[in-house]
Amino acid sequence: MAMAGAGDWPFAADEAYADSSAIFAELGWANGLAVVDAVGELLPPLDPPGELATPPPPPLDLPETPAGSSADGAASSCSTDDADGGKPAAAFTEAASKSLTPGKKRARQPRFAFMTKSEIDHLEDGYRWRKYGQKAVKNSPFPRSYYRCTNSKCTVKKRVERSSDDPSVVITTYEGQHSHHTVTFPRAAGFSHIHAMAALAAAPFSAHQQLYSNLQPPPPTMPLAATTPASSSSLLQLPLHCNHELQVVASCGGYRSSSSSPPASVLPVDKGLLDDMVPRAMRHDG
DNA sequence: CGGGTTTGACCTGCGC
DNA sequence: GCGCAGGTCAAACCCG
Repeated sequence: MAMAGAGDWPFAADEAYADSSAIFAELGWANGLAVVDAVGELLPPLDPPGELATPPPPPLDLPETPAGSSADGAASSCSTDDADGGKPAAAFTEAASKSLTPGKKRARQPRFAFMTKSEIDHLEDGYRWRKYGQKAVKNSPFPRSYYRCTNSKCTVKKRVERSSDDPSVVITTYEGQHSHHTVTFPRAAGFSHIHAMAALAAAPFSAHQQLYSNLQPPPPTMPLAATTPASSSSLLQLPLHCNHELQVVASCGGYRSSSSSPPASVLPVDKGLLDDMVPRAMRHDG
């Protein structure tokens, strides 16, 4: 299918998007991605740990993002077109270009998806979102919710749905890059990683890639106390889909926001990124 | 009253 | 050409 140049990634991004749960199940759960419960315990066995450490290097020759996201000058990096010239991607790809004035195709934004074991669907991530739609998803008893960043200048969107395979897993997909800083800063450690993911979602690909290469098993303990009913927001593992090229699997091991320092394997990743997205105060890294 | 959510309608592309 | 499915719009509604 399209993904010719996507390295060894076993699936096409568009496919993944069309039925993320299935893909996650097939690719994620079964293919080496870590899932950690609320205490940082590795749930399902992974493939050789090396998998995470040496993911297929996404070929990154990302053409600049055309218009579309004027606000995110941050140069989103995904290719915006089915360069493959092959079939026009499924739901996910084309969907992004829908609802547009005829003749115009919306520039697709980088996408960043991750799974979180949580009881609540909409996890706090430091940004404010406004729900603009909800749709039933085929082959899934759970609806998919659509959110948009409330910042008028920000075009970031977010999709939230539960995995049909594992209802306790929430699949969150960010699209685009925030053109502003967070408006709220979650205080609970449990949100740290979510926030970090949100930040990652807004990061240039290089950051993703770096994170990717820094992946390591999550820390032994992961106090994910949440300030909301989300009693068990746990860690994620994430196949990452950015259109049909950018794919990153990131395991952002939640780390203690107090006392102990975050795992070196996680933080260094985004010194710069987090520096930009997350206030030092909440990073406890210095 | 302003901001956010809900929900049905509508649009668009794809597969048959 | 038709039906299906995903994504978005927008009016109505809710809540602080």
